Amino acid sequence: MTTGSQDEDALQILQKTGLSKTPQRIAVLNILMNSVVPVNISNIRQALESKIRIDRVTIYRILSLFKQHMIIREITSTGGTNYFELATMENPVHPHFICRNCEALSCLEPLTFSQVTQWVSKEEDYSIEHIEINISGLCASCLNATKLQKMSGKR
Amino acid sequence: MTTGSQDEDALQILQKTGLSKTPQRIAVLNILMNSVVPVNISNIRQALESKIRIDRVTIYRILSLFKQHMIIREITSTGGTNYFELATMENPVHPHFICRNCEALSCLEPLTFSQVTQWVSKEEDYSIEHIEINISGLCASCLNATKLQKMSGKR
DNA sequence: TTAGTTATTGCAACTGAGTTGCATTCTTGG
DNA sequence: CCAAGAATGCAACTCAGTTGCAATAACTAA
Repeated sequence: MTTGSQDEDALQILQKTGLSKTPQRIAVLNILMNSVVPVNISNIRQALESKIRIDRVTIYRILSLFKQHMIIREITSTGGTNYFELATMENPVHPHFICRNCEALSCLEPLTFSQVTQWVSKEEDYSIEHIEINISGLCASCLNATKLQKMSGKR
Repeated sequence: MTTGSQDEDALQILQKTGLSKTPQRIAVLNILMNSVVPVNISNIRQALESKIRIDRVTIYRILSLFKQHMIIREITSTGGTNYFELATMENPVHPHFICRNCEALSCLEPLTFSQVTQWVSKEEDYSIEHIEINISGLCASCLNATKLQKMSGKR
């Protein structure tokens, strides 16, 4: 599989944003573009360690830069590590589900405008820049595992 | 000011939950009960360092225990540190506002049942145990500070 | 195309959050 | 009051994230 067309997209985003096109930025951007679920730093490091020489500090700096320029969104997580996802028009703000058992993170249906404005309350004395909704519980597979354990009498 | 009546409340909560009543737990619980905004570990450490001998590991363990027993709720934050607040009936689940400038955390109006159920989507293949809504932007005072700077020509 | 300026990266070192194992101390129930 | 079990303190560790600085790479203009 060739990475040519992917790089094209990444280059275009960097171009449009006015950021210099370094191999490290292209590599990180490609990971974000190819992942269907949000990724954290260690995901990125693992994915890149065989592909490109990149320091973890550089990854932090790139992600911070991308966030500043609204290329990505950061998803807060209780586990200590934060996750990142592409912030394009095709990928609007949406709630996330985090399984308390397996820690898996998944995306839920996006918010409609009317739903969002419900939280944007009457008070205008502060500015709202981002809304994050994190739902936690047991994911489908962990829920099934629990049920199976109960049926077989284990705990 | 006496702490007698506060301790009574704390003792009652521990009693009701079936947890042993150690001075450390009472002290941590008192802080959570007396704070109008959620507190993080360093807030708790600072508040306690002159009052009681308590190790930071103990604070982590107590908070983890309280969370398990639904005495408190954890609020995720981008800053690395998580915050905690009392989870009583008088203090239902509510969104939080975090200022991106001064990092101040404040509580917003609680959610109504109908609002909550909007996020609890149709799919029943996973269990929802907690919903967290974090809104970020500029708080009232940081917003005003920005405006004043603009008026005076500073940046 | 190249040379020089500026931006970016890598490296080392650090802070602070959170966790674990184990010995000691305290709570609780009898 | 005493024993058994639970909770705490301490040391040591892992991992996230940050900062300063030197080396390197990307962009600009000729």
